[in-house]
Amino acid sequence: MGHTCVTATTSDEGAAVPVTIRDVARASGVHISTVSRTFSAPHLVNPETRVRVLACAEDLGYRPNRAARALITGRTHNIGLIIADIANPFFPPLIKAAESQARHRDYHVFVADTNEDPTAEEELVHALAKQVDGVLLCSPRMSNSLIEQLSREVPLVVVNRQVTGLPCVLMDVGQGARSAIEHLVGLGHRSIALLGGPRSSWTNREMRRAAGAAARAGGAELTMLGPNAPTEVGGSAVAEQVRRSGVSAVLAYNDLMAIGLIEGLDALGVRVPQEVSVVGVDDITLSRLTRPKLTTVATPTGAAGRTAVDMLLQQDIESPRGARGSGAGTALGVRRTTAQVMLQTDLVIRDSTGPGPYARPARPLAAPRGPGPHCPAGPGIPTAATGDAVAS
Amino acid sequence: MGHTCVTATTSDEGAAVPVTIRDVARASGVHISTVSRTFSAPHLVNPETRVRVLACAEDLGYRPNRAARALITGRTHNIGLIIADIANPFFPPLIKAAESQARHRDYHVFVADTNEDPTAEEELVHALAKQVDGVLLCSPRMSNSLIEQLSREVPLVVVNRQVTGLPCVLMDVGQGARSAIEHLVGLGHRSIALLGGPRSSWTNREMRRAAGAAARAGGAELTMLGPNAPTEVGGSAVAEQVRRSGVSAVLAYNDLMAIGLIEGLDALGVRVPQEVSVVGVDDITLSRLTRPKLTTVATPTGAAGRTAVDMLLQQDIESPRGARGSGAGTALGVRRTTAQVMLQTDLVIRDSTGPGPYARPARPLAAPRGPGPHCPAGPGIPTAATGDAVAS
DNA sequence: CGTGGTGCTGCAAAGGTTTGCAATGAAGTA
DNA sequence: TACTTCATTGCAAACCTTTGCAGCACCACG
Repeated sequence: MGHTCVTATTSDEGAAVPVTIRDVARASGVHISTVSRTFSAPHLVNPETRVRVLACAEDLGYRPNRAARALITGRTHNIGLIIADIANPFFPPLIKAAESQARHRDYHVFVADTNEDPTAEEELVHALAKQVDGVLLCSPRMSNSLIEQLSREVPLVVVNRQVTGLPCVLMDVGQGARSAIEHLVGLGHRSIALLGGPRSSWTNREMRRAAGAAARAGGAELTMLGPNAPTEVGGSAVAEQVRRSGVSAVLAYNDLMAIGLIEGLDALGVRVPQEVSVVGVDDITLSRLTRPKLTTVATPTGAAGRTAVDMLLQQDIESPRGARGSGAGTALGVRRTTAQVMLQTDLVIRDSTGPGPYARPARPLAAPRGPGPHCPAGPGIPTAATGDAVAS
Repeated sequence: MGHTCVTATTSDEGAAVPVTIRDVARASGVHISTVSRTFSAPHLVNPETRVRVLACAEDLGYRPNRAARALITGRTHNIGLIIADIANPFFPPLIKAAESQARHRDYHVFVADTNEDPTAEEELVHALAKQVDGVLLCSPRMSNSLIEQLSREVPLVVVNRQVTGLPCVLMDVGQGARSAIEHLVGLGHRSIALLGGPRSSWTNREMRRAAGAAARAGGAELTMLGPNAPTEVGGSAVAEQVRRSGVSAVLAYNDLMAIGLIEGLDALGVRVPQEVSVVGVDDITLSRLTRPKLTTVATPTGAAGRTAVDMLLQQDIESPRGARGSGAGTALGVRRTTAQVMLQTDLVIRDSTGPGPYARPARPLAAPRGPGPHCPAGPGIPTAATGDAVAS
């Protein structure tokens, strides 16, 4: 069975007779338009009338029907947030930041998970299209052309993917991967593996590109492993492969995989960082709690969420879709300013990386840092897109 | 700075002239009602006409406006899912299960996070009320009376909380806590701590009650610690306190806290399970990957999500709120069957629990242990009161 | 007294869709 | 032929709200 039914009763207390603006109007003896104005333009109604209407509304438990309102104003005050996989701890900070930012602007955020499935993604955009004022597409798995096509249906902002002609929020994982490789090379590693993530991930491509270049520049050999599922399981699954490959260091697609890999290596009796160094990407909270603490490329997820919301709302405000007053100007095409913002990443060095086979012996263990130390990623909200400036 | 602006262009490609049912009607030379029926009741329209209409619709890129449809049918085919904290890995499986179940019933799920904030919870229910057909309230932090009140505004199903008169999906954490305590007592532990979670959590109260009873029955002493934040940080924060309390075993509110505690103890040089045994609750995927693997009470989160959706849809189907045809029968109150379902939990024994100070010596298990290193006899700490004696 | 302004309110259209009912025509039945 | 039945389609109301416009009363100013 698996479950026990505790109780099952049937009551017939009235199930919320929906109270409309008309009921309030009747109760307070005014026209419905006055009630409407009481809520959406209070300064236009006599204070005396206003309090009476408000009292009646309160009394009847009236709540404006947002769907009906949206039908005529063309704005729902909702934002859709489409995520590849909520189970990935990379996303919650982004979600929370987006929600908080949206709340300040009097917007609500609805999150939907696609299970890394491009088809679900597309369907979700369609479903959301008319119920939100815009959609944030995070780490999408569908094709760029499809994204462009969908963007004609509802305003879109893309996160973690570069789509020409669309506003994008990117994290500089290229720079991050480069720093990570340089860090490893500096520690004396010459044979490094890159644990790839999902094939359709833009981040994945960027990392391969940048890591490859950095390895060449540093005289190290880079082995590409993957694609893999971007999860702990995906990481621990390749532990054996990593051991056989004989590399002395690994850069993983994300922290989850890095942690999984460390666990997997441990199970095989391979010690981290003594025998193999591991670097992750994302700096999820967990990476500070595992043992050894994870060296990782910190991505500014919160800032990404905030920026994306800002960009969406900015783009949204100047083009009130579906409004009626479109006398003449609107029809001939709305100016849409599409900015692409790149957020910086930072290498955070902890305990999962150590000296490699080619380490210079004199190395003092404590603080061997190559490039600039990890400045605490300033949550500075980028003043995205200075408008129409052509020269950048 | 924190970011770099890559590009900023302005294009003026028309931003989605919204194509309506009227456009399709005009294009295909039929009345709008025929177009409507083509989508919502295809069997009522001539196959020949149908294909023509569909062709035109496809051609124009027409998509029915769900908001407008909802306005008249009274059903949005959306479900709201309100979660205390998306960052807690306990929830993703529940969310995914709910989504999958909803999809089968042709529904979409919108998730919203409340940051463990009761006020945000209430506001969210209001915001969702008219845009969804029902709301799943997971691990709510607001009061029962408020929940009851809100349930008059929109159909509600509550998860992880018992509210009389409302459909609830519960997990038998009482049974789980009992099993955990019995397991520990069986291993020879006589001094056990319970790491509490959030105060307003129903689960928390249930665990205290059941664990207290089980400890008394087993002749063990139970120390209540908390309330605490239900996170890794919350767990590691009390490590020192746990060590000082001298208990030989701990039952944590959830896996996150258990893992945090283990890390915290490790930092203090206290080994798990050799010196202290730790049990968690939830069986999140991570609990299989940390070292030592976590002994935990597995909760059926997926089943909970599915069940909740089923209950909501079932209750929903028989009461089409806001429909117009309410000639006579509907007005006088809809029968609402409110079932409360209790899902079973299971103790999963892994590596974070081991023999305690009072273990029978014949135990062939692992390393032979001397008597408990920590205050074997003198229990300086009295068992905390078991809270409200009033049977709930 | 006339004129203009102001503050408040009502009127009615509009937004995109669904749906009960009526109209049409064709086919079947007596 | 007249009547019924059926399939298909059109008509128009309804859902709940917003908003441009017009109306009204009142006041101040000239």
